[in-house]
Amino acid sequence: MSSTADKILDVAQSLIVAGGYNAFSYADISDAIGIRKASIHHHFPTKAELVAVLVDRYRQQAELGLKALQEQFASPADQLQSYLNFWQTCIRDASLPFCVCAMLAGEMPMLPAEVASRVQAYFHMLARWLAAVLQAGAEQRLFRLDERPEDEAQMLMASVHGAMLSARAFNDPDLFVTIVNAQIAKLLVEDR
Amino acid sequence: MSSTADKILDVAQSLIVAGGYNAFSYADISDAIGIRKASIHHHFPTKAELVAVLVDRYRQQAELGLKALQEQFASPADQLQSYLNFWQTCIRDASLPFCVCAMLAGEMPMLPAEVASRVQAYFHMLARWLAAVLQAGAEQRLFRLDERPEDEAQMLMASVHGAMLSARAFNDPDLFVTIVNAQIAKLLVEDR
DNA sequence: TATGATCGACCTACTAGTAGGAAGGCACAG
DNA sequence: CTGTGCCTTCCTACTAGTAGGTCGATCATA
Repeated sequence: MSSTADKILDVAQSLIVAGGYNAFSYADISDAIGIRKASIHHHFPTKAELVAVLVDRYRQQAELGLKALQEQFASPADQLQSYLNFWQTCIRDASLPFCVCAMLAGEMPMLPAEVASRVQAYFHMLARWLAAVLQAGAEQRLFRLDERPEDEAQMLMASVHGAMLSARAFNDPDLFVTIVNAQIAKLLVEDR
Repeated sequence: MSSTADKILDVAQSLIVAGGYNAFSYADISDAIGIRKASIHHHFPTKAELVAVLVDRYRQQAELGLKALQEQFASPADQLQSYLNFWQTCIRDASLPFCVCAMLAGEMPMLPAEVASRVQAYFHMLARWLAAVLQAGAEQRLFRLDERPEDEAQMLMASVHGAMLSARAFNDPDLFVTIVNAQIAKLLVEDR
């Protein structure tokens, strides 16, 4: 039993994931959930505001999910792997075949300011989380880091987002798995 | 002295790089080069056709540039580094701050078929080139590959495109350099 | 005199956003 | 218990502007 506002955000999110900020309209949402355009404007006066709220929600959900991962798994290696498993599952079953913020990051130069700043906030949050996990893993001798944890985190994040792009370009969900698994293999100490 | 058609493609390319397929219109091009909308339709009847030609041109230019790199530098390590230097320069001076096809790859599900297939062709071409360079480098003991050359090529390509995304998200061109340099460092044998 | 390039004028469909009102729920005064 | 007023939600109907695209005329040049 989700509210109308939530339904609007859900549909908008799947449309953004499919084609970005400029690839959806209020009419699209209207058609998808059987509500008039004007009603959407009642909940979200402008498109920029709608997407800003959407990205905020997305970041909060991600933050909660990542924190839950840290509590569920003791080992940083398992925490990292289950983060990647999440995306592998999403991409394979096409439920959320792309990161909303990765999508929007490409459009940064043309995004409304209130959206762009929130996309940046997501990237900061994810980079922080990855760096913390990598650092903890390095201290436990689970990972061998060639660079500072923050830089290794940036590399990993770039790999994940780049792999999403490649999976789309080649229309091959398994390619995402291949790329990110090979990437973490380079971090694990038992290798080499 | 470039033809009108070339000027149209140049402007369209910079607009796509800024915001993707849906973020530019014939009117934008019209304003930018001082020609009427109808005249653009004379050269490129439809938007899909315009972008298809644009991506073809982009791939051909890239193919030529990469081949030139292989002739200019004997060492695969230098070939690879100068490919990355190209993007580092582009991103730092903001001349071509994003790969056209990486941009379009994100929009694949909503792209006209004739555009999508050409984006895929670019990805295939680049993956082939990178795999060849990596394999040659491995045979000369310049690189140590943990995976098959094709898979290492995919990882590298994902890193490059993901790093572009991150540089945009953080509004920090240097981040691109940090990520891709750290990534090739993992390939070079003198490390570790 | 044919050809390619450009143009103004136009078209239909769609864009984000607005105005104003109808229906329902809820609180409170009588 | 009823009436009144308010608030939220959703609606129809509308706006100005933009989207991609068409048509026929004009103009230069070969």
